[in-house]
Amino acid sequence: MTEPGSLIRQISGRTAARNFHSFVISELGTGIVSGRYPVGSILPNDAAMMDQYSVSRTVLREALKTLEAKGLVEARPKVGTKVTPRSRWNMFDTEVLSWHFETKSDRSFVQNLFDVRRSLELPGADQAAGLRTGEHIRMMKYWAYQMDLSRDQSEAFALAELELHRLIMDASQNPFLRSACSMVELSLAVAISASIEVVPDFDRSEQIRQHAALVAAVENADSSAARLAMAAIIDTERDLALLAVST
Amino acid sequence: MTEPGSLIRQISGRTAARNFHSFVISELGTGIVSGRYPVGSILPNDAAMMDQYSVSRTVLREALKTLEAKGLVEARPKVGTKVTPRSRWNMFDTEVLSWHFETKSDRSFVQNLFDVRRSLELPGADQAAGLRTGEHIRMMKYWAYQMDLSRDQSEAFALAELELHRLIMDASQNPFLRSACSMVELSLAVAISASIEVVPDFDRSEQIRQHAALVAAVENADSSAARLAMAAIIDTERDLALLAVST
DNA sequence: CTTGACGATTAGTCATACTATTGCCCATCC
DNA sequence: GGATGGGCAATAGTATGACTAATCGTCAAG
Repeated sequence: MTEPGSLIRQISGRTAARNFHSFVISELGTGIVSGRYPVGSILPNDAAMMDQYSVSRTVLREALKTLEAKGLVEARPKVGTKVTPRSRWNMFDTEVLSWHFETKSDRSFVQNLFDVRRSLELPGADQAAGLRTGEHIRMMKYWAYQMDLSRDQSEAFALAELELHRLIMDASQNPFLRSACSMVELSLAVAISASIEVVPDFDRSEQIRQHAALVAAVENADSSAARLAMAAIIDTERDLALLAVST
Repeated sequence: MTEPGSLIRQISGRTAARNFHSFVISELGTGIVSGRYPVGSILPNDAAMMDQYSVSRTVLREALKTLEAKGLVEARPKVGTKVTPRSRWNMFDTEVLSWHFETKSDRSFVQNLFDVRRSLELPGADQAAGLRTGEHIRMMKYWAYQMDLSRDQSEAFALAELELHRLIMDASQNPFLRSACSMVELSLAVAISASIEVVPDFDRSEQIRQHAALVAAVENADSSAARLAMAAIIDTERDLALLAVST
């Protein structure tokens, strides 16, 4: 379904659609997240949607099953398929996040996103500093170098940075943190798209230095330095992301 | 699919199975999480599984679609349906968590779980103290009272506590935190099942006091006190949960 | 006013046939 | 000998039509 890094690639506008499923899923998904299908409302019944999207009932039902798995809808005989309250949506799901990304997000959404990212990545960096292996360090240095090389290509830069952050979470040995990288991905996507739209020639030198400091701290097993470096990184990117929604 | 509070009710052993889907889904889900279907391996093909679980291809495929939506498997023509690496699993999904709960978890898993819970609930309590409404406070007091009333019935106690924690996350106004309550639910389920198995007559007075302190701090808009109260609660429960895996 | 049965609506399930994708093998060509 | 490309076969993807089961709303009986 959704490939790693797809959210970041999405800022270039490519939508994939490998099969009929993914088309219907993303149509309905964005429709729900954007509020075109309001919370609590009933989706059109099977026949109507089959007609609307020109797909068979098989495809439609498997798409709805996917949305149900992500907590967006709930189906019951006789009543129909209802959009569930937002509190039941799985906000850590990559696709759900990407649908949020598509429907232009407001200031408080970006703020909340970075708050959560901070809550997860600071402990992640902390743990990583204590548990990282030599291989982790080697790969971190590789991706830090790739960030430097692609300092003038936003998308490649973000993909390299994402890999680096994933390595941190990997090194933390906490499967929950590793799984939460979808959140990091979204925040990088938002920050990058903001920089493209508002400050096209944004200077990445500061970010590169901050990441170098992070890798160094993790290598030296200095937990508190790793926390600080990570905090600096997130602050920088949050400010960048907020530029796009405040102007 | 999975109802709110189902994880906690699960400690009583009820498995629901409202329809054929849910049966196949949980069979395959637990099979994957437990490692009976190892990461990277290919599941039996459609025909074989239709036979194995005595369901039609429709049901089987919709079940696989659900697992795919949760990141557990990935299907491709000619190659089959493969179990994806753990890092792609959506660990914040209620059902995925419940499958982890069923396959007896080890010490580090419990530790990681509570680490993440702490990372999310402390900021949640902090924010809630600043943003809570009168209605939030009223409901929090109600559930705190319910905890007191059900101090001798583990399941009811846990359900009341869960509602209270949900209210905190609600009050924080951060949709990501609210969505992460599945994690809180799992940690409560683990702690409760631990207390039942290891300390059947566990005294809940301390927990009740701690929650009263939390509600008071939130009512007084005292962020740092709310953080402290929440930290105390989580520590108490973590220690309780660890009893079950260390003895 | 309450209760219970019935009917209509909607999702759930089944069976079968066909299509599209793609890994693998082998023949072909540099 | 190694790279290249075409075709076979296995597997998931899609389509269709029929039937089943659950349940909401209504209305009549008590």
